[in-house]
Amino acid sequence: MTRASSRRPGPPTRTERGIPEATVARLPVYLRALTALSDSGIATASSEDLATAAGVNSAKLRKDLSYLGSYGTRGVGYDVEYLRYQIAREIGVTQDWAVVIVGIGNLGHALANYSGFGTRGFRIVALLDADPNLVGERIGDMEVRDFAQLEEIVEADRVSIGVITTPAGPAQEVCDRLVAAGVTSILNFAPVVLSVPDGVDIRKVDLSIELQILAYHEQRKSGEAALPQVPELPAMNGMTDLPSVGGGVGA
Amino acid sequence: MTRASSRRPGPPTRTERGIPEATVARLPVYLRALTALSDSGIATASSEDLATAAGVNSAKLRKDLSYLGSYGTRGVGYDVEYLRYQIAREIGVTQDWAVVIVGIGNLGHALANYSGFGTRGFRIVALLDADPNLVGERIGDMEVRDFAQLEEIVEADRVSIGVITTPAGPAQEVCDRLVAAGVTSILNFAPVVLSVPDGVDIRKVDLSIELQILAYHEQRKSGEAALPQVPELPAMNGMTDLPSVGGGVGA
DNA sequence: AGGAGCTTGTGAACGTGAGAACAAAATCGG
DNA sequence: CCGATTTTGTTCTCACGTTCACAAGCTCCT
Ligand SMILES: NC(=O)c1ccc[n+]([C@@H]2O[C@H](COP(=O)([O-])OP(=O)(O)OC[C@H]3O[C@@H](n4cnc5c(N)ncnc54)[C@H](O)[C@@H]3O)[C@@H](O)[C@H]2O)c1
Ligand SMILES: NC(=O)c1ccc[n+]([C@@H]2O[C@H](COP(=O)([O-])OP(=O)(O)OC[C@H]3O[C@@H](n4cnc5c(N)ncnc54)[C@H](O)[C@@H]3O)[C@@H](O)[C@H]2O)c1
Repeated sequence: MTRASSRRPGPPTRTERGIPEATVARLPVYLRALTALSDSGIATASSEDLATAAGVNSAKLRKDLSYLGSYGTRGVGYDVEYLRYQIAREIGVTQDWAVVIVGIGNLGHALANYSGFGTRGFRIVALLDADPNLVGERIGDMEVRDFAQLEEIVEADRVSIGVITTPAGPAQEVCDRLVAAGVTSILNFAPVVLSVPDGVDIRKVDLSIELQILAYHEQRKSGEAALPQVPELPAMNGMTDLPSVGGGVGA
Repeated sequence: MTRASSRRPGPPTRTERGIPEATVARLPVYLRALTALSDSGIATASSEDLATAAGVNSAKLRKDLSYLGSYGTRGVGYDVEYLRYQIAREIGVTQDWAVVIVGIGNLGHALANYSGFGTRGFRIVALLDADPNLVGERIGDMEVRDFAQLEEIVEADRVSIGVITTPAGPAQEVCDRLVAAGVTSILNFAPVVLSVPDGVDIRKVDLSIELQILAYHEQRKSGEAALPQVPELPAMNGMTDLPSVGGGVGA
């Protein structure tokens, strides 16, 4: 995340409305768990119940919730509806956020067809693509529009969140356009590191990275002593007498 | 991650081949950055160059790489090809891992059409779905097969990684089937917390959660003093005289 | 009313991760 | 061959995150 906060080194003054990032990342999980409990007709749940439903331990859950306030009742637990509303309010999804998706290929289509965003605080207001063959295509009740219209859409619909599902190549350029148009939060699916100015938040989703993390642990399981194929050096040349190009990466 | 390791509390004996989880999660990013540098024809890069390309600071990058070994040259930097190979080996993507995708709907189709997995250490060996109308459909050079064939496919192709792109409802059931069939790593896109036995790793990708995290920060930006609409209590009823259902959440 | 029984909220201990800073090693020019 | 320069690998410190453990507070029963 890109988020600088002026925190003086004094005592742990948590009162300044700063919720730890790790907690913020779990609040949506709690919200989902509460919604599920609510749908099951459960009116009250203990921290133990909630923790189980959210896949964390109860001490962590209680500490997380304590940052929001004191919304439980000792000896009883949490009122599901009430807590759900409080978390939704804290996250900021009591109203809908307008979202644009840029790059309506395989992944963009999938996202456009997904019905789950509406119920979770987001409203997709535009599907944008640079390919003239795609512009005009209908997906559900929306139509793919030209990326050139970005600026007017962002302004008209007060869009603050953009999703990038273009190939890696144009992603930075698309990102810059989004930021210039006024978008201040970006969810990036392209496998590149995007750079943005201060004040703009970026999150990435990279499936290859997720799979590679799994592969690492998988290797530890099956390997560890099973596979003797541990190639140490695939010809250690190139370390001596290098042209020493170096410093070729601009920033 | 589900990963228990017997770590005695003695001195920080890092020598036992334990790479910090935070580092493991960044290795794929370094790998990608190195591949990009390599494709640009750059043969050597300093930690500063690499760090910029990977979007981290150079101290962190050097510390991360130091867990793998001493693969750089002081005063020079890192040989791009050599380091790339070492990281790929550490992650375990010098050979391909067989992957099955379960649930070939919107998202499953997008993943099936994605060409990026093959170049990153993964080979999709089967697309599975329970819907008879989908079975037999061709996607690229693959054909959707019946989920009932899971066990034989896992065994025949030595599949250790499964991807779940079914709706939330059947996800736990699908997960159980995958585990029973011998899959020990799962990437889950369904918005539910899956429970798996020890020894099985789970990672999740949840777009709604990502967007909600962005929304939280977005609210802090625009709000902070701008929006005075801070509803405190939406009728605090339901906390007194509760039927006290409690404990309704199974493990 | 008072005590037993639960469950929350939180202080304190512990562990992990991030970043600054620097000594150690390598190259290069003279 | 030596000293200046560069950049790694590592140490140290601080910040952050997790978990334990328990007092405080609530309900219910007698
Ligand atoms: N499809 C997947 O399952 C998958 C998996 C992992 C990562 N990704 C990543 O997600 C991204 C999208 O993948 P995809 O499979 O949908 O790709 P795709 O090629 O199917 O779609 C990309 C779309 O972006 C559009 N586009 C290109 N340049 C543009 C620009 N400058 N402005 C606006 N639109 C532009 C193209 O017209 C195209 O419609 C890629 O970066 C890919 O690496 C995809
Ligand atoms: N599409 C998106 O952009 C998106 C975004 C966020 C999250 N998700 C999540 O990803 C998952 C898939 O989304 P989708 O839009 O592709 O859904 P979808 O309904 O289009 O596809 C789901 C597929 O799973 C299959 N399926 C159902 N039960 C099955 C079973 N027991 N065994 C095997 N296959 C089964 C269905 O036949 C269907 O083809 C959902 O959980 C959704 O919440 C999707």
